[in-house]
Amino acid sequence: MSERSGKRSELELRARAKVQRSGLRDLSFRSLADEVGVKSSSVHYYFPEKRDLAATLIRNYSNDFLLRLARVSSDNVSLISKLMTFVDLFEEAAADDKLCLCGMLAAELLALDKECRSLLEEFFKAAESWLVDVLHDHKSDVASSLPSTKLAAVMMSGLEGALLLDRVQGAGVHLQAQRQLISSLVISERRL
Amino acid sequence: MSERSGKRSELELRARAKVQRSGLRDLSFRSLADEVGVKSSSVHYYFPEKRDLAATLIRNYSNDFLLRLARVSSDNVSLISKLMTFVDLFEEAAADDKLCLCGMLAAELLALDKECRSLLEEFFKAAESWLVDVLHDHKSDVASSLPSTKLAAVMMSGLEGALLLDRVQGAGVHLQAQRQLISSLVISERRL
DNA sequence: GTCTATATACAGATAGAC
DNA sequence: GTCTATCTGTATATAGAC
Repeated sequence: MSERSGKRSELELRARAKVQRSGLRDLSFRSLADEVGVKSSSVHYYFPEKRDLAATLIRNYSNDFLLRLARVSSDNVSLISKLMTFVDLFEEAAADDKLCLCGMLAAELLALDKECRSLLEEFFKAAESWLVDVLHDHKSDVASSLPSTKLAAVMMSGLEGALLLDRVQGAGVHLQAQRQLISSLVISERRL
Repeated sequence: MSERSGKRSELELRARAKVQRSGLRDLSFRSLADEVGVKSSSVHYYFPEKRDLAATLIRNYSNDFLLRLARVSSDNVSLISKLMTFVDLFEEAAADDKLCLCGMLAAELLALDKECRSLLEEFFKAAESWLVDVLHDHKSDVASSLPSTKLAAVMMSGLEGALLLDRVQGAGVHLQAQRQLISSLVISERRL
């Protein structure tokens, strides 16, 4: 996403997918190198230490995620449509048997250095800010009495948790339930 | 919890805490043994392979969790009170900088064997069933139009996700937001 | 039951040839 | 940039003495 070609970006792409599926601890320089067809020392050439790789992954994921949100925030579409675009980002991960990269790393928080923790914090803050802004821009379409910041927190927690639980139980029921909850928090479209 | 004394239960207690904080992959027989003051081979005496330890941890956690729920389900208290007891179980983990054991292991799902995956599935199914039953028993106090199964899924996802995000951002804002959401889904207490 | 000792595998990381 | 080779640490797991 962030870069279009080269070994480096291929490494980042594969590493991202592996972390979203099984976590950072389960990602080794060796296994990553094997997937890309190089040796582990070549991976160290691009990412001297594992923390360098981790920080890069979070930065790229965060950029891609927020960029896709930014594309729709100024669109002339309904509130529910914008919120469902937000859910779609999680649905994509679920369809690929992945978690949100930052959700996965949040579970591994104690193994991360200070920089990675800050990057995670910024990701969640930015994602929730997007939600708050969208809710504010469509204030009259919000059916809930909860303040926007609380609604944003509820949606973010709910979606991260839904990815976690749907991997265990399959069938996508938790993500679907989150969609229904969000719909119920928004004034339904006026028809005809 | 499940057993009161002996090396075995001390190992289980320490192992549970470690997994809730940093996951199963980060738990080694050596580090666990060190904490309890024995050698790793002694841990193998009780739990021949790591999967045996993992399965035991899930079973014990699940039993303790569901037992505490069972204690309040027949109490003559309000719906919101029962639901807040449910949230309290997550709050305890958060206060100790832990995740729900099963939430943590859900993130590590791909590293678990079939038995552990089944046990996780049963835990989430049972916890949501408790919620469904409680909602059904207080049907007239439910303010949401969503069916009980969806509400249960929403609460479970939301709480698991809130633990994840509050560890990153501190301050317990996500768990607090979940409490407010749940309150808003229930008919408020009649006062006076 | 708990220990010492060890087998085997794999982790992150680095040095230096090409 | 990519490789071979290697260092060092740690993981799971087992054998066998006490």
